[in-house]
Amino acid sequence: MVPRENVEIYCSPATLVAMIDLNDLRENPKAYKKAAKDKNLTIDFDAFLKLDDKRKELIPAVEDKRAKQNEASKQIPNLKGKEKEELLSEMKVLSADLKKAEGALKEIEVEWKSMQLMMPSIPLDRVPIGPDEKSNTEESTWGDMPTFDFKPKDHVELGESLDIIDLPRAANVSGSRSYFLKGDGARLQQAVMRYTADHLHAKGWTLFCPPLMATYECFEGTGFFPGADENQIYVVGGKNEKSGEMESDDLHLIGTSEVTVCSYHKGEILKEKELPKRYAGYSACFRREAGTYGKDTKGLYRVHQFEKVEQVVLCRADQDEALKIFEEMRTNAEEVLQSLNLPYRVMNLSTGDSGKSKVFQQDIETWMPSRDSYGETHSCSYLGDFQARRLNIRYDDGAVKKFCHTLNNTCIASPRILIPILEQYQNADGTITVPEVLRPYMGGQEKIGG
RNA sequence: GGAGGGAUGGCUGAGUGGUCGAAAGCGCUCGCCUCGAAAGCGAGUGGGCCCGCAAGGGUCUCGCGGGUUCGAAUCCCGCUCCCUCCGCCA
Repeated sequence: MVPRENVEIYCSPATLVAMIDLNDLRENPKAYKKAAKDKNLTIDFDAFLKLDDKRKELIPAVEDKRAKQNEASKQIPNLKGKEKEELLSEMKVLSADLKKAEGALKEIEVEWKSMQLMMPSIPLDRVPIGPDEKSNTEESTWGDMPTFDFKPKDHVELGESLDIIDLPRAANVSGSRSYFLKGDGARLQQAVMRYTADHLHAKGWTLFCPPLMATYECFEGTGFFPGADENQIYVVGGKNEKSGEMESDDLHLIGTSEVTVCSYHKGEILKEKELPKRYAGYSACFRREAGTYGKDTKGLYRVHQFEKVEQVVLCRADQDEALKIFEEMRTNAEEVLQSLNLPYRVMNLSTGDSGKSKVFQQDIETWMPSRDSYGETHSCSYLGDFQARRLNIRYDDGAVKKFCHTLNNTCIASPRILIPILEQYQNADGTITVPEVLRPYMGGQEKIGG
């Protein structure tokens, strides 16, 4: 693993690609300063621009020295005697000189790249401006709130009485925020995942079972690293055979298949006619949930491990097209919720509540009776060329190579989605009616329990 | 885990210190030929960065990082990945 201890902001050693559109930033720094401010980021753009100038100043000097050296290298084999000796000693001086200049340039470029890694996407005008989730706005709602003519139970009571969820034993085995799904609980989760995967498959999306572990570079490329998300991610390692010490590999458990599915085309130049790529990543996801102690501690809401079908799209660098796909992805998710008859609302996330990578983000929140509120179940994001730049994914439009635009949206995530399903489909006798669309995936079974 | 062999352009593959960004072939693009196609012939054909309105010029790039050298695809060190055989294994 690449040592990171002594580096304030780690840069992957990958090719030095501009993480943001530098020409745009140079011409229009105000837009970036505003975006950073609205997203609660502290970035010294003026210092960056100075660094950028410095870099551009050093490059010609370095290249000039190299050009001289290359020129001399062509001559040296043809020279003899004194002439050759003279040029050689001249080149020794130049070579030492060049090494110094290269060192200085490299130092600047590392800092130059580190700063770019912290810079945000510029949000759309329609994104509400505000510091946190309180500034989010409601876009739409769907469905009727469930009513019960008996005292409804929450999903934990239901799950335990039906013996389909076991939390106490899970705590013994895996600690807090873990769960066993058992019997029809396990079958229900598989049904809902399969149902959703088939829904996307029928619309021509390509299903992926991606790697569940990925390198730092993939997390950096998709915009999760560096930054606050780093402490959400489990690092994988093992015992060093020689020293006996525990050490980490350069592998991390994915918190979403977006990390690996989006990185699938890392470094590639795609054909324009093959775009958009509509990918559905079906995977387990892992989150440490550090810093959330005491929050959502009950039940299946906030857990360390869950399963998700994630929509990931790479499309042309065309905002109108991308926003159409955004609607398409959100609609796909809404169709699944509607077919399950689960009420939900769509929220526009404010600048402060959506990450630095996001150009536009909407969350879908599904009604959860036991919480007496909506709970986030889906997150739909348009990231412009933010990820494609970091991952260096381009397409050839016939004339020039352009960075793709990327989008992603949850299509379903379980067990969180089991909360509204169990709670809304419960009956007075404590049984659960299996939602009609899921029955084919449970061998026609209509009821859990009883 | 043991033993060996590799990594070069879109692909195959040559190249073991200097005019090598890299032979040759394939593919692709354009043109000629043709009623049209194939074949044949001719030309072209990676990407990043810097300067420039452009034309163009410079520079970097032969898995990654470092070293030796005036000069590295080529030599040395470390790393990653891939392949073959043996062992183990879901």
